Amino acid sequence: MLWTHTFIPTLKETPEGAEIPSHVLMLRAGMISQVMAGAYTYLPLGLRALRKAEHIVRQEMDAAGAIELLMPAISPISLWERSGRVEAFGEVLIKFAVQRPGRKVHMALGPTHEEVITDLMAHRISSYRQLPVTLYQIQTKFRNEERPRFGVMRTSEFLMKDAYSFDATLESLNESYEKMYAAYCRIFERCALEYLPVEAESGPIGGDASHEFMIPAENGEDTVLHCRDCGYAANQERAEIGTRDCSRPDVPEQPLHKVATPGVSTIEQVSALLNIRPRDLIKTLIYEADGRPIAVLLRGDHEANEAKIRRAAAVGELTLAAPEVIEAVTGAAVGFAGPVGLAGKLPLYADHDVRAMVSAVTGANEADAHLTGVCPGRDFTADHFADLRNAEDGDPCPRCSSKLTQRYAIEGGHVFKLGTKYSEALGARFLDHAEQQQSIIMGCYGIGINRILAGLIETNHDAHGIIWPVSIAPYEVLLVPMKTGDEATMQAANRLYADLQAAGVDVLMDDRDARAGVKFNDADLIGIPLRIVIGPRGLKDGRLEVKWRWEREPSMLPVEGAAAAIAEWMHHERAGSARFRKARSIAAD
RNA sequence: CGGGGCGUGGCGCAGUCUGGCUAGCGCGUCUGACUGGGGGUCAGAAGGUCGGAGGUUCAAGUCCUCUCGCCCCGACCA
Repeated sequence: MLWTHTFIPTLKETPEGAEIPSHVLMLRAGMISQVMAGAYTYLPLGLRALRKAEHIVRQEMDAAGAIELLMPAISPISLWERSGRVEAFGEVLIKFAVQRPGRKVHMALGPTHEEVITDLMAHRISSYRQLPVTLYQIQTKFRNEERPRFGVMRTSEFLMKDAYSFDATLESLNESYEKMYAAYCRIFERCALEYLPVEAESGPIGGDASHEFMIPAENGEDTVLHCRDCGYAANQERAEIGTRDCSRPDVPEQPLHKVATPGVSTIEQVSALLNIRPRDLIKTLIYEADGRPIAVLLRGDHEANEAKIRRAAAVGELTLAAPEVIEAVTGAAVGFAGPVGLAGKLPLYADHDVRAMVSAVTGANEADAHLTGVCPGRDFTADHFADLRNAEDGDPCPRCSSKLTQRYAIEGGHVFKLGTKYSEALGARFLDHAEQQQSIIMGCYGIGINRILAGLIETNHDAHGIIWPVSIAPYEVLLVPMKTGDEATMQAANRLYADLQAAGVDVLMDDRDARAGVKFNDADLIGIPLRIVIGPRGLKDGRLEVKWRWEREPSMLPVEGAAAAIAEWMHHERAGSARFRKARSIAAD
């Protein structure tokens, strides 16, 4: 492709509103253009990168035995009512009605396709002989994100590969799941992405039933906990905490004392007023667990983990109690609850770390007052001790004796053993060996194609621009003739351009009549992995200049045989990104 | 949904607090000349409903009211 024939509107300055590197660089490199909050046009360069990612995903899905199909973005709202997800999704589900002669048809834009595909299988699968099967599509999804942000990372319309497995038995589901898991590893590797599969909340099947494929990145929206020694990795919602030292420090207990704290209710306010650390407080949260109030006690600097609380209390539904309920239970407004005197009124669930606290500060269960010198065991007794909080950096690993490291990450993919949730709701059953009706056991597997690009740029760029690996780069080679007016230069450039194309290399030639600085700066910005400069200077000696985007200095190559040599490099780099990986790992040190 | 910020030629910004003449600057664009290996120089030119509506005033980019959009933080996220 010739630069002057395509459309690459690069930007010299950072557009207002773009903050993180991937967003800034995709805009500046002329890959995307914003249409509205959460919706972007993919310009030619961006589309090419997107297609490359899509191609890798498709190849690996096919290789793993998944079968491609394509479902519509629109579907009848009735399907979503049957699965109960109209309520579950709420405003995130984009719903609308269209007028047909004499009636209105209600529909939704698919945020995912469990309902559509399960309905399909309900009609077309009837026997165990038709199972297992895994189907996938690469399709645009719609979610009315409450807060779209970070460029293409969180948008209301995005490209997703979603796959669904259908099995007759749990063992078979596990096999389908393993195949997808392995395919995901290959996909992220081929995209040259650093990735971390982490355990995620597993829903109805429990156990090892859900993994997220995380791309560690400073600007990631998710938090993961990772043990570098044993490899344990989980998202923050899921991460367990190893055995903690809960012994009480050998300090004298203070007497219980009530202090006036008018209008001071948050952890920050109380610790500032009393000149103590947040960790010296006991945070008392009142939840409604299946409709009954319970109290959850945490150290002041810790965060509640509702999944853990739900498990510890063995309940299904868990929500923070409404202010009226809190007042009725504790006798004080929100922000002044405390465990002292609460025992017997409702169950007290305490996090393990509370056990080690001496002379803590808590709410006094009366307006505008807190208690100091509160000692667990002496002043109140918890009914249960459990792991109830989010894991944090430095917490003990649950699998070995090491410590967990906290990292931010972008969720690039998710694999999930669904079980029979949708097949039961939508009547997708089959007849087994024993002529018994069974619900099909399902799994679902998603990859955000746009996030592959955002994740790559987020983790591979420098002050000048993007650094693409060959496998995803919009073009593999950028050919830069230094002087478009010089006949010898253009002859050599055109010939190399044709030879590279003939050798199957994706080549872009910057044939603009522009100054060297302009071309070089744009080259760095759009990040094509290999830059080839042809100019009168090198041509005198029959040589041209080659430079990988991640290298500082160029090297010279004879014009004779250059096309073949470059094609060979590309062939290797496409497959394994060996040069890219090596350069990036050196840069990381 | 709560908190904060921003809307001024294609892009990035100044001007708004303290109302006042033809609304500036940089980049980009166009024409011509010189130039030609990291955003070059000179000469000339085009291009703006100051997000929108209403109001105050002799006078509004600037003050008031409403409204639309965008960004960030938080809450939320099958």
